[in-house]
Formats: sequence, structure tokens, C-alpha cells
Amino acid sequence: MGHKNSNGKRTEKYEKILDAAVKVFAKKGFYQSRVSDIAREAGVADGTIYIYFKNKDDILISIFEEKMRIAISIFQQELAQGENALSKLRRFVHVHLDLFRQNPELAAVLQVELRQSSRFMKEYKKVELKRFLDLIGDIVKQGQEEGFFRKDLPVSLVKRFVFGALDEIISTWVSSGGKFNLMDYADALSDLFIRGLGTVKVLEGVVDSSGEGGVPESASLDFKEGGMEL
Amino acid sequence: MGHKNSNGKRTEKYEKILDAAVKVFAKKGFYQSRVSDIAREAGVADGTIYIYFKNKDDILISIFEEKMRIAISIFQQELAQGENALSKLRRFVHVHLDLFRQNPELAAVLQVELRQSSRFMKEYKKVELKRFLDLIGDIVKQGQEEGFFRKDLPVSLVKRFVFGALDEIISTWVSSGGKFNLMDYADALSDLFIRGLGTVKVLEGVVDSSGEGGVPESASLDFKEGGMEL
Amino acid sequence: MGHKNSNGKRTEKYEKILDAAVKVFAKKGFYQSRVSDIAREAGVADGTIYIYFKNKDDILISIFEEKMRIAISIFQQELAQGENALSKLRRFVHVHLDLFRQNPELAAVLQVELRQSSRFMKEYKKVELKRFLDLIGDIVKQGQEEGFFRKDLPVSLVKRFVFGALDEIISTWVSSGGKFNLMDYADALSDLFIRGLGTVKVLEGVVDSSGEGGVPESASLDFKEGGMEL
Amino acid sequence: MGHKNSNGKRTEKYEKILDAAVKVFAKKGFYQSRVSDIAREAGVADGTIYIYFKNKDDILISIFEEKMRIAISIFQQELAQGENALSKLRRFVHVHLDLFRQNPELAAVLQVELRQSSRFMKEYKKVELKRFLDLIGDIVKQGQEEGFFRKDLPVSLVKRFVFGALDEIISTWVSSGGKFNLMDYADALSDLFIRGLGTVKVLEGVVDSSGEGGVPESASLDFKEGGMEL
DNA sequence: GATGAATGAGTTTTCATTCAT
DNA sequence: GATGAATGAAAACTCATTCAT
Repeated sequence: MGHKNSNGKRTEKYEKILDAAVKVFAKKGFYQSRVSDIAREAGVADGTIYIYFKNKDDILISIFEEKMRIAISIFQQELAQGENALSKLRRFVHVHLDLFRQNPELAAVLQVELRQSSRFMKEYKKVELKRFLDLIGDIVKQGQEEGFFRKDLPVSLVKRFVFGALDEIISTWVSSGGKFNLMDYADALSDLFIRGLGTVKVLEGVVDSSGEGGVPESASLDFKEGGMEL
Repeated sequence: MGHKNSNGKRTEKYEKILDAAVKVFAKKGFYQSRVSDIAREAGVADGTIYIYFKNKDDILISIFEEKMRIAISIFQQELAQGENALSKLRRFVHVHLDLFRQNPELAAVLQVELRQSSRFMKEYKKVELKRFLDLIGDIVKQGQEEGFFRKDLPVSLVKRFVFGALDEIISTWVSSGGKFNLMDYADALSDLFIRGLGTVKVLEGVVDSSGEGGVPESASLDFKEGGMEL
Repeated sequence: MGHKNSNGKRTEKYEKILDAAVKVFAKKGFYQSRVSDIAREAGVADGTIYIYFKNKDDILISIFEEKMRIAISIFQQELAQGENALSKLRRFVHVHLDLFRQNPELAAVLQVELRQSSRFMKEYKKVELKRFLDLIGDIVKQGQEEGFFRKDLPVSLVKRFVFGALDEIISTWVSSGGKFNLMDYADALSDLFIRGLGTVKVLEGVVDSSGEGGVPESASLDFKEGGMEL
Repeated sequence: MGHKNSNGKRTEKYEKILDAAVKVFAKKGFYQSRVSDIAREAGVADGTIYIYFKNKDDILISIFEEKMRIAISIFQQELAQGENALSKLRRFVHVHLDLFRQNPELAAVLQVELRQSSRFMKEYKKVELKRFLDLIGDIVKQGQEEGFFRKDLPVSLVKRFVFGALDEIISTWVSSGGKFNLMDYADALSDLFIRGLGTVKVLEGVVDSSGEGGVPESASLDFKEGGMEL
């Protein structure tokens, strides 16, 4: 993972090119970016890029690998500190937004470019993205076990629900050029998720109703096997 | 909008090319698709395409405009039949999923390709997507006025929240090649939205708590002006 | 074989490019020739070449195919008129030299470029060249049956012997830039072959010796199976 | 000739690189070979090659010069032992085949690569190849003086005839990957040459005819000045 | 309007050669 | 002398777009 010199140390140039690529891809998009743009941004010759990367595709893949690896490790560290699923979900939302807020260019690449459907990327996305989605999935499962989250929803649906909603907010922020404060929305988003997912146990803290409490509509939801799983 | 002959009637070839483009873009992606691929798929000569479209970009833009126009009109028709925001939201989710289920190739293009950040597309997305997002936004506003939806959440956040979550589910379905039944999730998604957004009035139907009902956390949410709006 | 338009007629451009390629390859060699050189020589745009040929290699292969086909058909026609192996061999030498004399550039390509060892070419050469060598081989076999040529020499050796000797003379002529008259050597070469290959029956017309005639050394030649055959 | 250190001694690395180049060129051809391939094969750094050779071309030229020098000196030694032109020609054929049999890779380079017509190589070939051809030419001349070989054939033609025929046999052997026993053909080839070239005096040992012996056709061969000479 | 052959600008990629260490 | 990372010129090839028919 990463390009290492004989000492096994990641080389400076490799990082420089990768960072330049993030910047360039973020600005112009993968297909609109020229390898020479990346070279110029990195301050190296065009040919140098091919010492560190097999080809242009490999750069994008490497960004994904490299950055996802870092991102996931950050998430795992953060989530380890959460006590229960509720706090973990709040943390997750917070870290996700914060991470992208701190790396807007990376966000742009990850959010926008990796959506592209070139065949190789689809395959790629599947593997790496799955690990990311599973971070959410694990929280959801834990929440269901702890009795915080409804059990009548398939985890595979919920994790994508959460991911998609966050994704869109970040995309909006990226598209806006970072004009608004992304973190302002962290609590609201966590809240939307928790209310949406929450069991009575959770909602009691929200609702003051003394009604008899009808069976939630969703109680009738009945997901058969063989459903969603990318 | 659309290519019309002297009678103002949309020509058959125009439609043929547009449909071919949807198919081709869906399969290979915009940048990986050749104009000649579209021509072959449409059964016309390469040059013919340039009679109906200014250039390759224009084809994608036209797909967006054309299809969005149709989609939005369908939505408006459907939503007109909804009584209140709750039923409208349910309808919206249902129609959205159903529309894409019926046009998987169109879904692929709209979901995947239009995510690309080529400059021209960003501009276009803004305009057309805005109208789509506003359909959701209007429902949310109505819901807030009717007392079904919390007022402490900015509509701009909520509409993107809803759009993003639906978007991701559809993307998953597209990526899976339509393997699972998209409509199975309509109710669950509506439910997640409604619970997340719902006021006490709504949640009463869900929660049976007889507690005094703590102030919802989200009560403290306070979004200043100048926030999110793409 | 050849590039044909919808009427099945070989297109003019295809021929123009092929001829230009012969000229350019002859002058600078395959690897030293630029596709743009060929395009300029042919008076077409670079891209046009790729309408008629898959790639640069394909041009060389096509020259070989195309010209070899023509050459072999000329040979077959000429040889059909020969009465016996002796006259056929003379004809073969004459036609071979004459053909290249008339197409010095083609000679240069066939003689020099096709000697190159790129893997694909090796395979190619084998097939096409074999047919050419077999033209000689057939004459030799016929001569052996007619009693003109010694039977103690493997046809596979002899055909290459003849080909190699002619080849080198032509190469010399090509290298010299066509300075000497190639046809002047036709009879001498035929003579060298016929004497070398000839049986007593043939040599009687040459030698006036009344000696007892020792068994020719070559009588002891004994070629085992599994020898030369490319 | 050769790279010498301050002591005038050829350095070990120079030889290592040259041998590596022979191997690499033989396998992939000059233009398909990378300088780095040679470096790897030689076990040195890319840059080291440029200490011993001016550039890539210079490596090929050096192979030719170096190996030709050795080959020619071997030939001269061997030929010195021949008594007359007949035995010398037999020796020449034998040594030629044997030399290449023992150095198949060198053979591949000399046979195949030097056929390429890059401008620089043409010049080189001329000089070095001439010395080689002259070895044959000298034998032919001697044979003519000794009365063994016909005087009506230009030496320049005959030496190329001999060279070309041998060349092709070796090429076949090289192309076959050394599958057959090259030496098996030495006598047959010598025999073909000697019969082709031989005067009555020589052929008497071959033909037992007591006929009066018509004037050989070749008697009429009359080569004017200014003919073949590369 | 329709065609599709031709165009040539624009890109990726390669690799001989250099030069600081 | 030796290294090998860096260079950047050069070349094959692609494909959106044009335009004569």
C-alpha cells in the first residue's frame, strides 16, 4: 500500500503526486484532468508519475485505497470511544462531516469522482465502500441489539439510508465551495437518523404523548430474504 | 426544449437518439461512451446526431432536461392528489422509486453520470435539480405548516436529506443490476423520513409512552441564516 | 484481404496509404518510420490511417500480405509456362529479380524490414514466406523427379539455399540504391544453382571430361529425418 | 575498440554489458529492447551503461565490431591452414556454421538485427561486413587463379552468393530455435558451392560422362565493369 | 435532411539519457 | 566509477466534429 523506497518508507514524491491528484481531480474531475495537470501541480515531470503509478486509473484507485484506509482507521478509533449505538451514531456523523470539512478536496474526489461508473471503479468501489458502509451497519446492528433501534428494518437498507443522506449533504457543501458551516448540521442529522430509527424506548425522550401508542406502521414491514445487498 | 421540426413536433430521430444515449451512457458512462456508439444504437449516422444536438455534452444535458421535465410533471400530477404533507411524502417516495424502477437505464444516467463534476454539468444540475429538490422542499414546508413536521430543521437540509437517502437506495439498486425489488422499501423509507421529521403530533401514533415527554434534543437546534442552499 | 468499400472495391485511399508506407518503410525502416510520415507521404491525415489499418504493425503486415499475394500469383503464372524444372528455375530467378527490380521500394521493405524479429512478424513471415519458399521447393522436387537435380539433397535445404542467395544479391542491389543492373546476374545465378544442383545428366552438357568419374562426394550425404524445416 | 581502463585492459563490466546486450537483442530485437533490460541482464545500473557506451546504438555497433573482429580473426586463422581454395571454402563453410552454432544468440543478433536498415547501421554494416565478405572473395579469387573456379563470374557476385546462401540457412536454424543440427549441412553446402563454381577440372571428379562436353552456357556470361559492389 | 469518410487536435505513455549523490 | 530517480521529448492512437456528397 503506497509506494515505498528501499527503506520501506513511503516516498515523498509519491505523496506529493497523490495530493496533487486529489487537488486536480477535485477541481476538474477525473476524465477532464490531464496527467500533465497533476504533474504540474505536483511539481514533477510527466514521466515521474509513471514511476509511482501504473497509469492514470491507478492514481484514482490509489487515492481511494490510501484515503479510505486512513478514513476508516480514524472512524474505528473514534467509534471505539462510543458507549452505545446512539452515541456512536452521533460520533459517526460528526467525524464524517468533520473529516470532509477538513479535506474538502478529498471529499470532492471521493464524493463525486468515485461515483463514476467506469467498470474498474465499480468493482473497486464495491470492496472499499463496503467496509465503510459496514461501519454504519455495525452501529445499526448494535443499536438493534441494545434496543435503541427498530429491528424491523434491514441493516442493509439503513446503512445506505444513513450514508446517502450524509453523502448528499456533503455533496451540497462541496458544490457550494464550502460556503456554509458543515458542522452546524451534525446534530440535526444525527437527530433525524435517531428519530427515524429509534424504538419507543428512544422516542419516549421525545414524545410526551400519553396516548396508548398505536403500533408503529413500520411494524408491518416485512422484508423477505434476498433483498438489497450490493 | 427538444428538437422540433417546422411543425413544432418533436421529431422521431431526436427521440431515438436521446433514448439511445440513455442506454449507452447508462452502460458505459458519459466519458467512456463514443458518439458513434450512440449513433449505432440509434441506427443513424454519426453526423446525424449533430443535426439534433450541438455536441456530445448537449446530449447529456438534453437527457437531463427532457427526462427531468417529464419526471417533474409526473410528480406534480401525483402530488396534487395528496391531501396532506404526510401522504404527499409517501407518494413522493413511491413515485420516485417506481419511476426509476420502470426506467433503470435512465436511473443509471441520472444517478451516476450527473454526479460528475464537469463544469458544464454543475451548472445544469443546479438548475434542473433544484426544481426536483423543491418538490421535496414544498412538501416539507407544507408539513411544517400543517404541524406534522418539525419546524426547527431548515427545509434546505431536509430536502437534501430525503433526496440523498432515496438517491443512495436507488444507486444501490442500479449497481446491483436491479436484483432486488425496489418497491419493497418504499414504506420503510417513508417511515424513516416521517419519524425523523415528525412532530409529537405524528409520533404519538408511534410511541405509547405516557411519560411527560422531555423536550426533544432537536429543540435546541438553531440554524442561523446564510446556511445551506446550493 | 485489402480494405474494401461497400461495393467490395478496394478503396483508393487504402492503396495510397499502403504505397506510401512501402516508400517510407523502405527509406527509414519500420521502427524509424512515423505514422505521421506515412500520412504525409500518402497525403492524408494521421487519423485516416487508422480507418484503414488497425495500427502501425498492421500496415507492415498488410504490405506483406498484399504484395506477397501479388508476387506469388505472378510467379505461379510464370512458372506454369516452364516446361521442365531447369527452365522453371531459370524463370523463377528471372522473375524474382525482375519483380524486385521493378519495385525497388517493395524489395527494400520485404528484404530488410521483414527480417526484423518482432514476435508477431516472425509468426507472420512463417506463413507467407513458406508459400514463397515452396514455389522453389516444388521446382526442386520436380527437378529431382525429372532426373535433373540430385536427390541426395533435402528440398528444405535447397529451397533456402536458392532463396538466400537470391535474397542477398537483391539486398546488395537495394543497398546500392539500384546502381547496377540486377538482371545482368540472372543467368549467372541460374547457372550457379543448376550446376550446384545438377545431376550428371545435366553436367554432361558442361563437362567434357573423359575421366572415369568418381562418385561425387555428396553421394555420401545422408540427411536423417527431423532436420531443417522452419 | 572496446572500453579500456587506464591500463588499456578491457574492463569486466564492458564485457558483461556487451554479452547482456547480445542476449537481449537476440531475444527481443534492437528496437524492442530497452536499455534497462540490458542493464538488468548485465546486473548493472542503467546509468552505468552510459559510462561504457555512448548510447544505445553504440552498443549494437560495438557488438558488431567486437564480435566481427573476433569472428574474422578466427576465420583468418582457420583459413590459413587450408591448402587450396577448395579446402579453404570447405573450411569457411564449416567454421561459419560452427561459429554460429556455438553462439546462437550472437548469430541471432548478427543475422537478424543487422539486417535492419537504420541509417547508422547501414554505414556500419558496409565496413564490417565488407571485411567478412572479402574473406570469401579472397577464397574465390584464389580458386580462380588455381583453376578450380570459373573465371567468368564476378567475385563480387560469388561472394554474396555464398554469403547469402549460408546466411539463410543459419537464419532458418536461428528461427527454428536451434532445433536441427546445423553442421549436418556443412558438406552439402560446400558441395553446392563447389559444383556451382567449379571448372571442368573440378567437375571431372563429379561427372563420369565421356561426352564431348558442350560449352557451358555460362561461357557467354560477360559482366561489364561498374557492376555490383556494395 | 442524412451520411460517413476524413480530419487533426489533444492525450497518455514510453524510454533513452542525464546528473546529483 | 556507479547508481537509479527524474526528466521530457517524442510518438501512437482516439474520437468529437465537420462537410462534401
